[in-house]
Amino acid sequence: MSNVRTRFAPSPTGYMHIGGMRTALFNWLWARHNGGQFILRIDDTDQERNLSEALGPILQAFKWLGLDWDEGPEVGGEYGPYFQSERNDLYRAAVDQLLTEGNAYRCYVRTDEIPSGRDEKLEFMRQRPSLKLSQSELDQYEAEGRPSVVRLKVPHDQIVKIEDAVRGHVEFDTNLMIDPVILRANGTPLYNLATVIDDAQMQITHVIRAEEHLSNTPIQVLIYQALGYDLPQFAHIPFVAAPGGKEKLSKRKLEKYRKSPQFKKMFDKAESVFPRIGLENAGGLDPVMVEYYEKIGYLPEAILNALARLGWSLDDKTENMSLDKIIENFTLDRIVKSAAGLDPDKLLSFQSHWMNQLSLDEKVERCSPFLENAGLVQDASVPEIKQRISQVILGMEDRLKVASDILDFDEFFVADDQLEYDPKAFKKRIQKSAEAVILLGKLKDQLAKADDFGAGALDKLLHDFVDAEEIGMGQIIHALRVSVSGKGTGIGMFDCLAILGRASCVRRIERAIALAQGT
RNA sequence: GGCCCCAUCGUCUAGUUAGGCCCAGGACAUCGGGUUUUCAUCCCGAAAACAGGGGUUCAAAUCCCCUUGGGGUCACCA
Repeated sequence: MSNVRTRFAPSPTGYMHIGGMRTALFNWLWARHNGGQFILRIDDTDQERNLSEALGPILQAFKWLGLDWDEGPEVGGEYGPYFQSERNDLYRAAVDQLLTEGNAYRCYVRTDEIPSGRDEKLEFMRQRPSLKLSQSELDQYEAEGRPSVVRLKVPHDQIVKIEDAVRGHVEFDTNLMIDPVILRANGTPLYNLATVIDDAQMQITHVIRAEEHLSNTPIQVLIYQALGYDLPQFAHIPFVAAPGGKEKLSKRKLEKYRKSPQFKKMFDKAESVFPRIGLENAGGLDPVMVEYYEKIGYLPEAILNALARLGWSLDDKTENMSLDKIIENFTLDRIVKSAAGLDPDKLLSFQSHWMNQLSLDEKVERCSPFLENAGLVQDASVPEIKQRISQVILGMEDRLKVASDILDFDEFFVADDQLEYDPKAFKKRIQKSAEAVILLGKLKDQLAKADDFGAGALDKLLHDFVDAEEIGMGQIIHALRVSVSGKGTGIGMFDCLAILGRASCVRRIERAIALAQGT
């Protein structure tokens, strides 16, 4: 394949859609696989909003995931400009060409003149009333400044055939098509025109986009042909569906997703994490946005891996793949045809895999900002604090999946007298058992005078204690865990004690006993 | 509704282009057992699918037709 050029053309909406990201990724992968170029072009034809504000998060998503672009905003390129709003001359020139060559015409029909029924509308528009206007009528319209749009003259009795890289052969009957508007009355181009001009002028070889674009592809093909351009290779990939369904993942259905069992845990996570790191209202973030995953502590490797596996596979068994491995193996013919639902569980499992590939220092680096933003540590770079974070992460082992999971282990970062006890665990393990309180008291005394407070020594101390008291480990360890950590579950008991240190353990046990006795 | 697309375990998928190697393989989730005298892991195991009906063929998940189901799209949006 010689010099492959692909592109992704987002419109600046203020956020990057996770499904759009997958489409962008496929384009990027195909370009990289072939040593070609990936172009970012901004479809900003309706310039309502503040562009930099609306574009920022989109570029940020690409940067976060490490998907670089060879041409586009910030980097320029020889086929620019890369903002559609700056390319009007190109569109006008193309429209003029279509007009003079008779492949398009000015249409003066007002929208209120078009019949409403589908068949009636098609029949009416196929007559092309504006082409039947006499010269004097035309002159009159011009004179009175009657608004007009430019429509593409769709040839009748023709079958438009498309050879799609993932769909195969698809055809459309032009007799069912209404001449599409390509230039608005205000002189700005419509998507179908702009995208063709841009793709052709930018020498795009492969148009890889979501399948919802399949139905306006025939219009584009007709424009390509009318303008004498070569057709690019089309590849209509399935869209990303909402978890547990086949419906296109959409920002408009957020409320529905909130109630979906598959989706719920992602919203729950947002609710538990975002407020703690100072993002009010979850920072306006939701799982449809790429930014959600960044802010909650997912790894780019995991998102990329999950997105790549959504609608594409290497073979019958490979699941975990680095970006390099994906680039090496990515081909269009292995793209799946049907829509695939985003699976939060599977995503989390990819995340877990990639988190485990990180060194301890890297994990510390990922988790520290969460502790700082939650106010649990002042400055994570202070050696003693960094040391403690490292120890906790080490103790967390596979419990650390998403970087923000560190917040679930805040017992290692709060002052002893600030430790909150989970009421349920406290009641079950300590309050309800008079024996537990007595045992805790005895154990505390032993801990207070232990020579060695390392995990290994504590392990032995506990076992000796249990033997001496002639009880089972289960009779003390749960009470101990709750009293020092406030929780019923957590990292390994001995690591937990060792990390907290003798003074904290003793104080916390004393406090728990006092609380249990109601003093 | 018209047009178009899609259809393998609950989910993501392999297998479909070149029919037999598939009474269908992997992963996630689920369930059971073992390890861990705590928690999480880990290990082992189980359950779980070719939407239905017709063809073609010695042979069909794979090819053809029909039905059903799901989805997308029908703008002077992109």
